[in-house]
Amino acid sequence: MREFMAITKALSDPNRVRVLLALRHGELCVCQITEMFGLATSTISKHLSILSQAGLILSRKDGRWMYYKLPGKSAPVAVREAIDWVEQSLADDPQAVADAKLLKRILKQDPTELCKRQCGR
Amino acid sequence: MREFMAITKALSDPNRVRVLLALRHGELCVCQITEMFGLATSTISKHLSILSQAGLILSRKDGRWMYYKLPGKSAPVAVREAIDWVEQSLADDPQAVADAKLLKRILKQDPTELCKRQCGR
DNA sequence: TGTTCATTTCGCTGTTTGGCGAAATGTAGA
DNA sequence: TCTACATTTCGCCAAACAGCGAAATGAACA
Repeated sequence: MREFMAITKALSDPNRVRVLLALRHGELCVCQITEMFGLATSTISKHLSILSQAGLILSRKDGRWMYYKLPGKSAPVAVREAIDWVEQSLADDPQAVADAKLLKRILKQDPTELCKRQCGR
Repeated sequence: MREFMAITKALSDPNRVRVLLALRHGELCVCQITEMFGLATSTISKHLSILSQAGLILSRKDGRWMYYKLPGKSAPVAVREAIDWVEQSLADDPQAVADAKLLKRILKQDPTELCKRQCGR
């Protein structure tokens, strides 16, 4: 029950759901996710931490960058089914579609540049 | 997205999840659910309202009593899959098992008696 | 070693939420 | 109509939470 509630609580915030949907398109760096939302880096970091603790995303450190991605088949059943449910329910959601478009533009940019711009904020 | 978030927010409270699991065993009256949790009737009513607005449960009025149940096949896909996910994830959960036991005892009692006892609180 | 820089942690603030009891609603029966 | 009573709505309080900026962490590089 405890694990399960961690998942439902993680899914109860729209921004966290949007992060999950964004990660469908592959691994992302924190600065890329931050760019997507226009929120403070610290806020994004907290969201990622909550998703991570629920097991809904996996993290990987590479130098100074932190990358996040969806867990594959390795994830527990409850997690895998939760992600499937989210993806199926929101595949054609306007917000998700808009986010995908925005993400495409962000992926064309150099992550280093993104980080620098964010520091200015 | 709006609908979907209503579902995830409804699922983000453990007591509401327990209500869903309890309703697996069939339609229940408000006083029966209240008895299960030992919370104030007004609190239970609010929880039921949230579940209902998310489409996760259906209500039926019969005289002064209000009955709640899980939606059947009639429910939207997102709702049906959410309920399936909850049930599959928590079928063997200790809390759910304990609740089922408790519910069995409650169902043996006359609902009218339950209501009367609750008024005294 | 010291600096730079991506990310996380901390402390704070305004908002949301779960809980309660009291009042309101609406139905059944006297 | 008047009363009884199951449920909902309202107003309140304490705890939880999303957001921010500042400070801390820790990896790369001068």
